[in-house]
Amino acid sequence: MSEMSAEMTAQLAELARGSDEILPENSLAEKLAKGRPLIVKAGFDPTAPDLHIGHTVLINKMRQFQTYGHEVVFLIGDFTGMIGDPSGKNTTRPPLSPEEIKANAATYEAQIFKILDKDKTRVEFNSTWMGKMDAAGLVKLAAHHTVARMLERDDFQKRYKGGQPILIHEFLYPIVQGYDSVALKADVELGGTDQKFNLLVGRQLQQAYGQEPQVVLTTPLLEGLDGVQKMSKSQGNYIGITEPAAEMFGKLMSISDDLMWRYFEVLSFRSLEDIAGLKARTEDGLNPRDAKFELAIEIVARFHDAAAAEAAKAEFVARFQQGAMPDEMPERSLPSQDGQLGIAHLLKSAGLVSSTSDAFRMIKQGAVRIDGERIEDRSLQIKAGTTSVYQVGRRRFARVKLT
RNA sequence: GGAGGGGUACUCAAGCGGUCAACGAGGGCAGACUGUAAAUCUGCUGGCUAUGCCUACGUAGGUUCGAAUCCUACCCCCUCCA
Repeated sequence: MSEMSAEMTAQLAELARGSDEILPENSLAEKLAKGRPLIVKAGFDPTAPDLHIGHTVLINKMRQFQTYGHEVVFLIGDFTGMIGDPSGKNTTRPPLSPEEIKANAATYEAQIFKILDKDKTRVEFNSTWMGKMDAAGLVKLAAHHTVARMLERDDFQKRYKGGQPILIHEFLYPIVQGYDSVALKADVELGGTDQKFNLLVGRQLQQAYGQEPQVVLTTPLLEGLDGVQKMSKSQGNYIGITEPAAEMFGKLMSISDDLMWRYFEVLSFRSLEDIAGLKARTEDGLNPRDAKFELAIEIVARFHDAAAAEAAKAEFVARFQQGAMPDEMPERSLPSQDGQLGIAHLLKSAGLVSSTSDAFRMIKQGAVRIDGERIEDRSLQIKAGTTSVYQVGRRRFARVKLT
């Protein structure tokens, strides 16, 4: 490959954007230079998908390839699912039933096609070829990989040295995943950084089967809302892609300014140039909040729609900039006792606090408002027949009718 | 098989007979500040119609006026030796 066209240089830059590693370094440029659509593969577990935007970094990368005209294969590892990726604690998983796999696949599709072009995405299951392979085939396949090489893998190495058991079948996971690349004749395989080893096995097996090895492109694990920890459900620092628009918008607005640029890099579909321009304008005096608005709008619109995004923004502005109450809030009707109800019990019953003790704490800290009026009396009795908006902190609201 | 070490609240981690609803850190929540934040500062962080009562320190008993702290048994983890 001699001089690259400007167009291809731009494509290369965009594809490399936000990626962790591309292995070998110049291989992607060489593949692109072939001038034909590349087969781009990414594998997913068949377990019930509950994606958060951190997972979409990889899917966004698939989308990029798609927009440049490459063929994207969404591979569901229903066969490998029987093994379970050894990096997890559960080394063996009960095989999912065909119905479960089908249901999970459908859930995946509902979520990923908010990002990928449905018509241009090839969905495959690795049981298609692995299910047909006989024992002899598997032995032959396994003969292409050495134990020493396998033990190079971080977690295997740790477990081996630490005297932890490694079951023979766990070695099959990377091998089968690698063989998927052979079966698909993959040019590129995408995966999280934790998949690096598996992806490299794919290269080796392709060579063993006489194919040109795939390019490996890894995407980083996205930082969560706190900007430090990896985004994960257990950390509670995530944005689920099925969350309500207002929720999503609020969470995006709560990230730090630094993190915002990181999110722009890996979550936005805007061009690098465009983002650089926005950043320059911000440094030039544009309120970072307004840049964050643009990010939030784009992301919310992707998983909902443009109207929902605008509505979420309008509500956000009204609520936080002008201190208004949210338009929509849970409405409850609660029964009184002897014509009244203590404030602590009311807040608890309305689900605004977790216990009456918590209610007292919140009142003491000045976090409780009734129709916007801060209250201080923890033994306040609310009379039956009233309807008011109760608020705990900035985010928790409920309209409660006392009967 | 032998010898030790340990299991404390959301997490880590003190306490080792009363003053322990349990130090400290992290996380979370709230208040102030702000751009909505972030950073910073401050407070809170078992339950109960509540200046008191109840339940909590692996599980079950026991000693004691009184136990997370001592004793017994059991369960579970970890380290060293063979």
